Amino acid sequence: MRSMNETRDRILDVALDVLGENPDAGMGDIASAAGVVRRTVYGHFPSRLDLVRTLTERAVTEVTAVLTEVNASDAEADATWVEFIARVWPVAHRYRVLLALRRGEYGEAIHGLLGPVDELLADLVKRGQDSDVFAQHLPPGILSQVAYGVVFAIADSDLSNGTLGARAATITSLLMLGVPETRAIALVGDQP
Amino acid sequence: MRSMNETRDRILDVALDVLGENPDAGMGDIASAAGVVRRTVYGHFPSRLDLVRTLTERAVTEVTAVLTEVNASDAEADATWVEFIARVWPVAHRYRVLLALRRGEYGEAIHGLLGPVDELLADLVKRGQDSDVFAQHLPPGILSQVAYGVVFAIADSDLSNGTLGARAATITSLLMLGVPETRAIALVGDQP
DNA sequence: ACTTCATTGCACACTGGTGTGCAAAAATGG
DNA sequence: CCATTTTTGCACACCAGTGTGCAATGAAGT
Repeated sequence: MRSMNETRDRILDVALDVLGENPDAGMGDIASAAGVVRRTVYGHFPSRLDLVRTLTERAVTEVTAVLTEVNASDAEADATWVEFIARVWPVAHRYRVLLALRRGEYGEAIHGLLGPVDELLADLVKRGQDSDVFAQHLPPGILSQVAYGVVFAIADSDLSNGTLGARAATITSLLMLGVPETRAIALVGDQP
Repeated sequence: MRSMNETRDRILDVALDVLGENPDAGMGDIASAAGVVRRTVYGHFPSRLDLVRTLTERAVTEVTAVLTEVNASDAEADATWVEFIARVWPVAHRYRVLLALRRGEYGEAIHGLLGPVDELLADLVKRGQDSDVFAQHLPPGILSQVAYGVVFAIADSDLSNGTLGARAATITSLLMLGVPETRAIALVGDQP
């Protein structure tokens, strides 16, 4: 038999797709899309919340991995940020549904799991501010939230397809971090 | 008798509050909050969609009014933008729920009504780009969407209370429009 | 073949919301 | 006090989704 974990993983993958299209999709929709019966989904995830929670944990794991990795380099904060966005972009796009699910019903659960990511991001932004690479018009905790909020928002918008989205997200977030336009464009490259 | 319009208006006002707190609130919640019975709400708005549509129309009217007014002045585009954000901020905060409602079920209706606003905004951004006040890292249609998207996002976030939110939204949006940091801070003022 | 375990296919109870119908009650204005 | 209009208080039908129980089916593994 397909070792149960295979099915479980496929349900998770498909759920991300289906919910990405329509955050209000039900367990039935997910089940059909996974080529499985609704009852089977409940066999793996006792409730809808369990499913969403697992999805969120996955996202947190992946983002954290990227974030700690790019943080390991000793490059300037703005270069690190560019690297971060470039590598986190596919992840952000894949898990964009969490942005919509953050409201209403699951908001608290998701918000809780996102804590570690928030901290790491704030650290990175603070490092940039301390070395005068980022502006200090806002405290690091808030600035980091706004900056990665806009990245997720763009990943969730119509621009998310094609190269334009990633480029827009990178440049825009750099600018709002206070990086001068010339420097921002230099960092991203002219025809990325 | 309370002329029916009074009740109707109060329902609309309260609906904005209630939905602002919880976008998934039902007609019952709105009715109670308005000190009225559910049946009465249906007397004024045949369906939930009617309610939301009316709310959206209100928002569009108010935003359009502000936008055309500030556009009438012959100030530079960046100064106009600052004026716009300052005056639209309470409106954005008040109607922040539409950001959440834009997804799922009512998305299309809302999106449709927002057309005129999108155009006016794109015009303003284009004017700024043509006079080299705004950067041209993104086409005006997209840049305007992203910029006012971030304003609404901040209005919808925890920062929305206090002066901080408005300031953060203004400076942040200026920066992402490509206005240099020094100029942005000068425009906003040091202790606004 | 035999056992094991995931999956299926129903049936079911439950919840929570929407929208309607209609008669009774209450407020209002003349 | 009368006429008008709004509001109320139920009733109802309806829908869509969640979560459970259980016996039957099917596919592996040994």
